[in-house]
Amino acid sequence: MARTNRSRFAVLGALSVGPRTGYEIQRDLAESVGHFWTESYGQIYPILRELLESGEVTVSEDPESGRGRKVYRITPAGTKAFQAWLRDAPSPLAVRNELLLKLFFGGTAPPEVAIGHLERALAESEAALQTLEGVMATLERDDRDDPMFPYWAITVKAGIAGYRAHRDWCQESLSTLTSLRARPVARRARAARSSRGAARKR
Amino acid sequence: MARTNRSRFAVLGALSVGPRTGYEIQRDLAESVGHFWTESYGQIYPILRELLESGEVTVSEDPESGRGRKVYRITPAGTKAFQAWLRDAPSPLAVRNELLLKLFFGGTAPPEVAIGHLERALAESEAALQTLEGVMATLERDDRDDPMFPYWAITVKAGIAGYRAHRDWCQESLSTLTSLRARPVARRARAARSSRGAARKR
DNA sequence: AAACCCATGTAATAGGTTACATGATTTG
DNA sequence: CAAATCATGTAACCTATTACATGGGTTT
Repeated sequence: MARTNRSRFAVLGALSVGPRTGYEIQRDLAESVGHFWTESYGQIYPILRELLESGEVTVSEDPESGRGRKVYRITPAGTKAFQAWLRDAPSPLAVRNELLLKLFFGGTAPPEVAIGHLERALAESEAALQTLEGVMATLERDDRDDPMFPYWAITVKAGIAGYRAHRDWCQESLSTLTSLRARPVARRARAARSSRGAARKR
Repeated sequence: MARTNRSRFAVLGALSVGPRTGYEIQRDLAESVGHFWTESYGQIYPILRELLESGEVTVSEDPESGRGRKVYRITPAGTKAFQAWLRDAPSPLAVRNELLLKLFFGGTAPPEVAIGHLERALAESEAALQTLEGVMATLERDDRDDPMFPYWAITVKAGIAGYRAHRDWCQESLSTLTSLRARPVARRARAARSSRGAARKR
């Protein structure tokens, strides 16, 4: 696992917008950065306690709320820590793509298996694309004049670009594998494989 | 964390190609699927012990090797488990993109910060792209006739497509943010922000 | 009054990295 | 003979999810 305590900064980031309860932090993060970042309560509440102890946030317990709302506020020390993190180069992302792992070993099963995975992935990326295009439209309609707009917009565009590329790749791979199914090579396959031994080298 | 024990299947997948030592499993995975999947020794060796206990692999300790090589071999039970996993729909990937998180909050710092991150990301994606294009060329030269070729090729193409999209997005975002720097809005920004309060909604 | 949303929090557990310790063998 | 590579393994630690427990307030 990364050594960088990123959840902490996601929480501080949410609080940099304004005071929030733990619940609201979760919800706001899901709504704004949910397509590339999520936090669970199991992370948020303990982090909030830590931030309180280190003086990066303060709490005010709302007395008139019977619900026991605890509104957290970022302190100057918290802002300073957040800004320092913001300037640091992001740590390289650890990708672990299970779809690709299954496809890589897809040749050990009938092509239908890999094809099925790709068809599902294609449908999912099309759905995700539609969602994000909707988000982009809403953003352009409602927040065009917000000074944060360009920053928000590029993160949405990153998602759109990613899903588009993924969708196109699904389609291309699908046609590669379906043409493979047309002329089966399974017998040939087994023979050739056993005579090779080594995995492919970079 | 995912409930799916994916490392276990990466190890079985490596062994599905042929017998391997733990060391070789790590190396082969890094060489073949390294651009979307990695395993550390801290995972591999304990998993190998578990697989041994559950009868999914066997070991043969090489006596003539002074190094104490332990060669693992997948059993029919192991193959069955691996094939079952291969057919299951891949679990959705949990993306946590620190670059995007920093960019989303980039408006709270001078544009140079976000621009710097994007410039680095651009350079990295160009480098990664070159590497993967090299991998693809090698693959097409050496393994074109291997029955696994189409499966290996699509995973490499996934990487290439992803990095291309990422590179293009970096360039586009960079020009968005640099044009922003030309006509600074920082003062306006702070005023508008404090009058808004709420985070952007989906 | 049921259903749903707001709200806080913990416990169990899994998944994973990093760093270290140890040593043999091969290659330049 | 030094350096690189082969090879096994563990300990400490962190990150994160899932599931649960608990209850108030709001809407239909």
